[in-house]
Amino acid sequence: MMKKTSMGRQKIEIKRIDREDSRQVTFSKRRSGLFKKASELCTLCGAESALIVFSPAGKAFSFGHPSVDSILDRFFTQDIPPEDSDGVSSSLPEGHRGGIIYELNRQYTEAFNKLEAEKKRAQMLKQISKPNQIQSWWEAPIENLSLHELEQLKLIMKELKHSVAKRGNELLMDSSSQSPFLAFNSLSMVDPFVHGHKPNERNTPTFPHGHGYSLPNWNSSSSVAFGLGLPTVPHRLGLPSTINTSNSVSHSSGLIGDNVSFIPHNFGFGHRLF
DNA sequence: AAGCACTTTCTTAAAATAGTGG
DNA sequence: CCACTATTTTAAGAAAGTGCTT
Repeated sequence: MMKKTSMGRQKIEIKRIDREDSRQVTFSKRRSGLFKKASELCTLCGAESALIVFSPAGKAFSFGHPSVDSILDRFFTQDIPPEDSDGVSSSLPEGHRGGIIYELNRQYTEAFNKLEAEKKRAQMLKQISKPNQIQSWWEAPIENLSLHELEQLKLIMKELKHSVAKRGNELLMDSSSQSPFLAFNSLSMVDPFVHGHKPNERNTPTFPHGHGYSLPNWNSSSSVAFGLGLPTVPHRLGLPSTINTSNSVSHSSGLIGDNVSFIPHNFGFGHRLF
């Protein structure tokens, strides 16, 4: 096998990397290095730390020891002194101001999620109200059919007529014992031909995969920086109330090489306003 | 299938860190 | 605390791989 040749590690200027692919690779490597260092700091000094990093593409990664949640809680939920008239005290220490910012973020997230849900709903309604693209079979033009095909169609229609009449009678007999009005209603409402409903069509709604808190097979040597993948509870930062597949968050807590746990959740909306 | 975002592997030199002495 | 050295770790560059989305 050919040996790879490399110039080895070269000194680079600390500025934004021009090449996009190099930038991506550097991000991946440096992020893992950063998380590793944070983990070492925790181990060596007994410190608690949390790191949240957004990739150039907007994907979020986090590290926290003992957990991102506990660190954020500790940082944000300190005693908040009375606010100034404008709502935000300029003399607030960082942690307290962070608490207000956190609350604003939460409200923003909530509003954003509502907006997204409404957008999805609107799209769905539009889809439903769209006139049927596919013509009902009996409305299809018969001009192009051959004599043989026309004879077959006639036969099918005869049989269909017979079955419809038979089923109609059955339903009428059934329901007339309860209520004659109900019988009429059910017959006209459940007509499958009216809506072009296929009998084998699934009625259950389908969702785009990847939302929610699914825990895919998490391979320790793949995707996220460090090994030992033990799933944990997803942290609050990304909790969406709506489906969103455009963003994802990878979350790790614990110590690298020690008791690391990851959550490669695909739930979206890890953004923060500030 | 193609494209994209991201990860991993390999080689190697730069950089960080630990240890020691003044 | 600083300087020096030895050792270890990190990360650039190149290329290939993985997994997800469109």
